[in-house]
Amino acid sequence: MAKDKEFVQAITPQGEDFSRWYIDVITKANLMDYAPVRGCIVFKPDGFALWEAVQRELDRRFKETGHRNAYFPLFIPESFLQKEKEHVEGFNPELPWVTEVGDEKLEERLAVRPTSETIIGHMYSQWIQSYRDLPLLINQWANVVRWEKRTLPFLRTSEFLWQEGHTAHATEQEAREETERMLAVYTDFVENELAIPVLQGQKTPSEQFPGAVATYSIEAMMKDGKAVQAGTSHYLGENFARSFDIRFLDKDNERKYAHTTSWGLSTRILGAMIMVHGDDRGLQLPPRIAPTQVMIIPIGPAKARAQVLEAAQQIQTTLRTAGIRTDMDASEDVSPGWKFNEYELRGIPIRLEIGPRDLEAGQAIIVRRDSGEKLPVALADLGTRVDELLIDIQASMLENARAFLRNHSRAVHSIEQLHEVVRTEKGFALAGWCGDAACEAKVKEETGATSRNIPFSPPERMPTCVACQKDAAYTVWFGRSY
RNA sequence: CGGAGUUUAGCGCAGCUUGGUAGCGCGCCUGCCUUGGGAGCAGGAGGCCACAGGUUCGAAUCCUGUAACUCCGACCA
Repeated sequence: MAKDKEFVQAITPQGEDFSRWYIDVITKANLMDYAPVRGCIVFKPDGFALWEAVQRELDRRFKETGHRNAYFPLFIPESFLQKEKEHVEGFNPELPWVTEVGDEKLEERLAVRPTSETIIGHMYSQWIQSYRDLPLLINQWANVVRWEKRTLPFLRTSEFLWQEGHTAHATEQEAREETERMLAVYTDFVENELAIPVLQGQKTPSEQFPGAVATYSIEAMMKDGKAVQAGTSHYLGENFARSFDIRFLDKDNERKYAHTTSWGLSTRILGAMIMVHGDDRGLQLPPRIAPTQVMIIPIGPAKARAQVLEAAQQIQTTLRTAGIRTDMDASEDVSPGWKFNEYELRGIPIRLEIGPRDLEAGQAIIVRRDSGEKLPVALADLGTRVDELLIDIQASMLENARAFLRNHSRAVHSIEQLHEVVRTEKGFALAGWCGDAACEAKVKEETGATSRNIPFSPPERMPTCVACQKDAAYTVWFGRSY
């Protein structure tokens, strides 16, 4: 027990200092390292494996909904950004510029892309002539740069990885349907793969994407009660089509502007996953996304080792054949206890222990990362039992996160109550809003909370504006955010 | 970008007040031993003290500047 305590000291407990906990976990679990450039991180193999898993699952969903991948340049001519006024104003403060090459100044400086609407819009204008060219459904996996003032590994880095979908449609209705479809894809992915429950809704005008007609988001709650915008989907109307001249000849022989959308999900989702599921022992990976789902740890004195190892090998083969991502740590230079703690820290959903005692009993010990529960399982049943357990762990992680979100969300009627919710109870507040940006600003100034989104289906309708007490036009989630 | 703090071995830290040849724990390497919740013993390797200037006979230590990181604000995914 004393040693157990020592381990816990290695990670700052969440209750003591959540930020320290987060940094401790991501560094000790070997997910990332700081790079020598401000706000930039290195994704170490264990961290990048998580992003690869995200890519795999999301990419599959994009393809299933008819999208194809392409790749556009990293550099964007300044004149392109200037074409959409709100867009350039929104991103200008955080753009890095390439101004010279070797000793020569460039004729036109190039922005390192913060997002690709402009350059993709330019290309689309050349690719789209007829209604037959629509819809154009393209996604790209890319890195983008936004020189943020304040950075935090995964959640906000100067350079980050993401996917950005860019589509063009013949009609407003089709484009709006696409916007909603992709928000639903994100919701499905985040809830069912990452076990993170989200609140779907529309962003208020002050929080919307620069240049968009409407921005939708899914918002998740971290264990410190703060919000992370886990994915966004924008209906861009004809704004970018007009700026970049994306026009097509319709069936009725009239030239029309296309309606475009864009949607993105970034590596910040990894930070969210860590902050939603992690605990004082470290990471906790949802089984569906975990690169390793089961870690086998053979245990035993030298005289039994050969036998134990053989059994462990067999188990690994059995599980792998059953499609379960299984690894084994048979190293002899660290103690079993060390391994137990290590793989808990790394968040592997299931640990499987096998030693001489189990061999005699014809079983193995399975330990759940989420509950710590230890279950003996007969060797013959391993494949099916582990499979069931992984499903159960996934479900229970989502359910726990849902309960947390529910228990930390409350309807409020005044700014004071709202302040109370975000300050002491730590969570989200559901409140009425008249629609006036001044009221939104007032909430932010007095409580530090911003509007998260206007939920599609709020748990209840709030009748009056939280700030001015006039009739509410909207019911809005408020919260402090990352 | 404003406020506060930090930067000394791979990691966590002491040393700085009062300048004088760099220290602890963990980790690492070798050997022995050990395996059911971070084992033990013995021997060993490893640091231009973040970087750049300055003061001084002499700087990890004093002064100036720069950078990165952490926290708190304003800005954002």
